[in-house]
Amino acid sequence: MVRVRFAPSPTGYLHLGNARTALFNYLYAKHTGGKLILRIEDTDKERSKKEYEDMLLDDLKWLGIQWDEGVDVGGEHAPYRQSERTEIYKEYIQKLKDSGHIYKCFCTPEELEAERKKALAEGRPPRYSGKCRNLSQEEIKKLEEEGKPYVWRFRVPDGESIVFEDLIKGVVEINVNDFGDFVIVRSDGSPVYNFVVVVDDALMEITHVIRGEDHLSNTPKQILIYRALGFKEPQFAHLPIILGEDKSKLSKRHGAVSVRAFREEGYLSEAMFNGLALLGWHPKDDREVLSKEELIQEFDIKDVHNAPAVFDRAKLKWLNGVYIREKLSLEELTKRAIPFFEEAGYKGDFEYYKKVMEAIRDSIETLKDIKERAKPFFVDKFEISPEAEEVLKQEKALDVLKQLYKEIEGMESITKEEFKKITKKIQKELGVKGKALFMPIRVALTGETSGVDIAVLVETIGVDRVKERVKRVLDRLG
RNA sequence: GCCCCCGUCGUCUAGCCAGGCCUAGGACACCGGCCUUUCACGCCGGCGACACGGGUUCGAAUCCCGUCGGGGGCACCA
Repeated sequence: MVRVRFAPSPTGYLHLGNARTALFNYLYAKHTGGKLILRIEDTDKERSKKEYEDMLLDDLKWLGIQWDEGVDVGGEHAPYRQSERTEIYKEYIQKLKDSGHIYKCFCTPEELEAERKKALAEGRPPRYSGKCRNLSQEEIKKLEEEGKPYVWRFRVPDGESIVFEDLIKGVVEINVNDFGDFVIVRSDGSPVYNFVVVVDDALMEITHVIRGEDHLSNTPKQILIYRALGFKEPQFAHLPIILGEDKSKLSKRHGAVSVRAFREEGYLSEAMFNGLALLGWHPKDDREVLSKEELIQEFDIKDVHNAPAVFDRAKLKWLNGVYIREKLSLEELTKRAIPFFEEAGYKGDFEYYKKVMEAIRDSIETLKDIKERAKPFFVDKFEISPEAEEVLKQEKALDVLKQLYKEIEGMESITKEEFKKITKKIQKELGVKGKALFMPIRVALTGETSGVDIAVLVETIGVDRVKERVKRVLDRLG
């Protein structure tokens, strides 16, 4: 049984890169009939916050990623929050002490920093020198009596090459001499990431560690710990990282990069799910629009592209448009749109919103576009744009409006069909058609030269508001 | 500096492992046209890439070597 995990640290919003990692883990678990475990890595007490954890969970759920075991659902390997697993870590730290895999190091951060700088300046790799590695019992005793703080370091075997097969990268070989003896326990007694991640993954019986490529160089250290503790090593799969426009690792510098931000920008979770899946992976055929079920069906970790990918905002936007106009039912789409109507200050009941959505769904790409596109359905007193003003100066523009007003003046209601008949009639009587006919009406009704279908607008806002708007223009110009 | 990963249209990618089916396929974006009495949607078409240099081979985007370029890592962060 495949068991994978997503293990974010609650130090901020859910970043797109992490979201994709979570998604690939989810997809792989579902594809193989395995389980997804959600673990919170909050060993960094400085930066971890419970609010962030809540946000993370919320964003994950919104995206449509469900986990089988984890912080809020529990499971047989609970607890799933690292800050609650300290007793467990103590036990395994003790094992490493007993087996002699770790030793006390009394070097101060200042000493280490100086050492690092010196190494860099001399062109040597900045690694720990191993100064405290062979301290005698007396020396240790003396330093302890002086009350000097110490950390525990892992005794890295000299010259050994760690080879592992990465499901995405292939065979990776790293010589342990590239890094020095690394810290396992901080001076405050808390264990460090590289150690706890191994203990947790092993105890939670994780079979496949699927994570970002930035963890690739940590892997040999972790493998060393797996071996020291006698744990079975999982399979590793390192996902290429996601880049910004400038080809550096995607970060806040590149604008909105959190799932939350896209959600607030009016992206649909289905489109995000689909779009994220396509970042570094794609199906055997040429399909681009795939449902969650199809993605689960098709996904395989082996098909993940191994080069880093620049995040394609334009394509995500297009995809979102596809979901808005084709994939969701009008009912569902309207439900999701309500907050955006409200935010824009457009008041109406559900049925009215629904009519508006039906009219504009073909021409918007995010729900935030509602503000612009739905304006004529809600705002009666609007400014007329400069280009629109030009339209009104055209020959026969006012005649069209006068004629239209005359036709609808006595009407109590109007349908699309009736409106079309009227425009037909005006066309015959005045000899104008196409833009010359529709543009003046559009401008009078919306103040803009482009927008929704006029007939639909007319039917939706009703004849009285049409009269009012046409009259306003006529009073001013005619 | 050292280690690791990567390099196909502007972008996401197919093809590479098992060399010929590739005058390199799809998608986004962009440009043009069609449909439409308006606006969109849609449809059709165009532009556009194997980083470079050596090999191996009858034949290389695909295999090998080198160069260049990009990225990641080298913490008492995760």
